[in-house]
Amino acid sequence: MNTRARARRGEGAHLREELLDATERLLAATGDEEMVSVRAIAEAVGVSPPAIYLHFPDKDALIFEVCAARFAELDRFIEDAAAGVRDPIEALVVRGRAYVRFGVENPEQYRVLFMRRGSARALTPAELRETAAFGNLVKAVERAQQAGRLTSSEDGVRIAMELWAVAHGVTSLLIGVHGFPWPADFADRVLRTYVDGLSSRADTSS
Amino acid sequence: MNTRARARRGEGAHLREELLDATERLLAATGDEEMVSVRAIAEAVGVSPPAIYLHFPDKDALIFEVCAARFAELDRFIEDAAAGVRDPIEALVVRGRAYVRFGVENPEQYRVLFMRRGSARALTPAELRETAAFGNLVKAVERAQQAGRLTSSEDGVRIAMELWAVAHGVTSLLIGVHGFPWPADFADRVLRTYVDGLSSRADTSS
DNA sequence: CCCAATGACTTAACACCGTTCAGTCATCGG
DNA sequence: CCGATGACTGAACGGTGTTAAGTCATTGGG
Repeated sequence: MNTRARARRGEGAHLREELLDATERLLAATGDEEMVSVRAIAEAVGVSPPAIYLHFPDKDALIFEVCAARFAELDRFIEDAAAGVRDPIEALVVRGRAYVRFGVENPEQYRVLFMRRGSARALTPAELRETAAFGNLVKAVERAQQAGRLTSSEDGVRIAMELWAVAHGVTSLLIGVHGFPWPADFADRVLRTYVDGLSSRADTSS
Repeated sequence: MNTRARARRGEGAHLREELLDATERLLAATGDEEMVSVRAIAEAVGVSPPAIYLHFPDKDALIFEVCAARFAELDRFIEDAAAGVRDPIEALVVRGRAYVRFGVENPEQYRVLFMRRGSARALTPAELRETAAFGNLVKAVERAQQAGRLTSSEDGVRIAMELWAVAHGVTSLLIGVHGFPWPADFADRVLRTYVDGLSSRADTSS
């Protein structure tokens, strides 16, 4: 039944890659973390279930690594979207919109990364802040501050956290609450309204 | 081992109540839906596992009913918080803050209601819109509109959805991403900034 | 050149899970 | 008093993640 040929002596890492690939495929196909069982992954690769434990400490680590890989793509996706936007305020909206879109298009990965129980493996604060995606958001906020479009008296990181929370709120609802009559421009509206609010903070301080 | 005395002929519904109580207790104690197993619930009540299926179609229905009951309390909690607030804009912020606090204090129930996979049983749009909590939010928005503090040209329901998304974003991150240095006034900041943004929409239309 | 060591994996099993089916047993209406 | 029925139990099914022990080919060293 097992189609796969056993790897050579130094090449055990091959299986590791195949496991990651198969898991990603199954996760995308089922859209449900719990349906991607260890046995299903093993069968997809053509290997016995315990073989997985030679390369990952547990199922969580495997799933998480797959989703974290997607997260790295998120940064590129956002940067590409914001690349041509000159206005620094508009750029914040565009970034948010890209974030939401990415989350909606990779719902299960998004769920694993940001909607899980805290006890499970999750992105640590350190990982998150050193993440390109978050770091670039902070930079984008600071550009808007330097352009005088946002208050400079506030921490750019804090404002970035707020923008994250808003974009996450939209993403999370779109993913989690199906069938609700969300307008097509929902994300856009919410993000724009929020940066409006941020701008009016700037007005009062200047 | 089973301590419970079998119910009398017409009184099978007693067990139903006990099951709901035990499930709520276990959910609060463990803070993890998946750790509250059918067998654990049954043992807590002093009954065999299959007895549960005489009163609920499946485990999901039992868990969901417990969480939905909490959701009903949410409305009262929010109304109490907003009761004494005269300013209709401030009232929106206060409502949002109460929402976030309630979610953070009942994280697992919140997760079940709003952070689950769509395929699982969830609040339907109809249920949600007929919910007291959402209906009262819409009314609060409309009061602000009638007071001329928000645009009247927009649908109150849409604005309510936006406020919900913002409050949900904060709640969801506070619940899901532990250890991140969220400021103490995070919810307050975000909510206030958002209603600021909504107000400035009103300015441009007037 | 052969053999012991080791890396890569398998087989079997454990303890749990949600759920179903067939049975038991006390109570109640006639 | 007895058959029906409501309330529940015991045993089992197919699934889950995970572990312990065993197999087997390859490979570096004597």
